[in-house]
Amino acid sequence: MRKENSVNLENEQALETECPFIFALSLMGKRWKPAILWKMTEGIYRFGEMKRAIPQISEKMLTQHLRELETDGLITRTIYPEMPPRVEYALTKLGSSLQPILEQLNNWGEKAKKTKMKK
Amino acid sequence: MRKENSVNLENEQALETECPFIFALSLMGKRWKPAILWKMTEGIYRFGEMKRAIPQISEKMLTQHLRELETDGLITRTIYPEMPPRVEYALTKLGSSLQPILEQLNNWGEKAKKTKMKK
DNA sequence: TACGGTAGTTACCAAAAAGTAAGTATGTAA
DNA sequence: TTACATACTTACTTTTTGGTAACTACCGTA
Repeated sequence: MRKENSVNLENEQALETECPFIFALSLMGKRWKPAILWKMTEGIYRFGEMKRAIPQISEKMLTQHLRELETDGLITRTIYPEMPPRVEYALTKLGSSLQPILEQLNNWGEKAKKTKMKK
Repeated sequence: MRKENSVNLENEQALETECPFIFALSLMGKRWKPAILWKMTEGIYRFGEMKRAIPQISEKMLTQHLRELETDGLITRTIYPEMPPRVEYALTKLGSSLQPILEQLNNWGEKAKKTKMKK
């Protein structure tokens, strides 16, 4: 849980408010989120499928990140009232629109890695 | 200081290693780094100038982030042996090459903010 | 000899993020 | 009645990040 007041939190919020770029990072830049989004560009995933696709993630973190991505409008969550339960996750329009940027940053990352290794 | 072993650290490193995108985020996606890089696209900055340009940042965090950006090859640090001392920071070629991507993510962030506000 | 200006460094503490492990709910099928 | 499958929750602990405030080093000048 978060405290309601702290310089730390105030700074974070101020940055997110005044800079759309930092706001963007707050939506998709945390630990497992890029991996989740990346996988989802391939199509629809169920909870268990995603878990198997990213084996190191814990169920807690997977749930948490999926919920945040949903709240932030990047993915949809569809519950099928069956037994055993089925829940499917898919990218929204907004989520899909991230894809080309992810790819560019991915390319930049490869370049940066090479630059760093040369030294 | 970091521990030398923890699942947390291992996960982070595994993700950075296998995904250039997450690696890219590790270079430019932490708290004040986007703000610093953003400012620097305008030109060369001295330590004190940057401090005044981003008033909420503490000296400790500014130093720390500048050093990491330097280590990662995104900026250069030039010391002029004068008194009082003068140190100038500027983007490297690699750092500059981030600029168009920053702008795109920035635009995406604005779009995302609007999407979120509608609800 | 104390003071100003620049660019830091350091020790310590608070807050946030991430991980672990055990537990929940539901219906079906053995 | 016990186990299975799926999709989570929850309480608790560890690890990491960020903030605060005081201190350092250097030289010129008053």
